[in-house]
Amino acid sequence: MTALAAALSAPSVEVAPLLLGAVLHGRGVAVRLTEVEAYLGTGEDPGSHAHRGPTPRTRVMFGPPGRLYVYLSYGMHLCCNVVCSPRGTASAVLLRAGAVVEGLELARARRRTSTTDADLARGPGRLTTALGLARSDDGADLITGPLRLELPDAPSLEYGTSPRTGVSGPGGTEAFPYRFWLPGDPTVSPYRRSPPRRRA
DNA sequence: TCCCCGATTACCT
DNA sequence: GGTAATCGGGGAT
Repeated sequence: MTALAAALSAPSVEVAPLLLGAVLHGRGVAVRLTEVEAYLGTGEDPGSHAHRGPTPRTRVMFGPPGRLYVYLSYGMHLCCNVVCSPRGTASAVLLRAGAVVEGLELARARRRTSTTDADLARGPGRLTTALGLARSDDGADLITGPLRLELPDAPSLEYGTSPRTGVSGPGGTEAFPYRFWLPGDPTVSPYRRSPPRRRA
């Protein structure tokens, strides 16, 4: 097993801070991760897609670590996660934001609406778009490539934590402080409390 | 089958 | 700062 595969075999809450500063190589664009969120498995995390057990959509989360879990959000955006923990246990790290470190021109072309380079991969949907990922990349193996993940030489010593963005209900509270980010980085997406649940 | 609503973004004021 | 856009998952019927 590679060092990367071993590192990703831990639960996502342990892996998430290690991914800060890691570089994800997508299609012609690479992003240095600055903000991530951890999600746990069945029965332990009400904010997780895997909370109620495996479904066709979430099957990758229950597979081996080091795979990419890609899903459609709000009918219009793709979000991507790095699957953690051994096969049979669902946990994953949602990649929320990063800085483009390779393929700047290609990232700009993919993200025409961005006004600054810091906005190119600021937000999970934007990050996925900048990298050129597609739904067909769901399940892609980040250890054998061509999409691949590079951990930093040394883990970040300082990072912020907070409740997760955009998670409504109990999963979005202080009980789950599973959002991790690099302090002061301009590419960290704006913190947005989960929207109040609409009443009937 | 039906139907609500989400791990969001972009554009408007 | 407010909100329209947009569609598939999965619990409910």
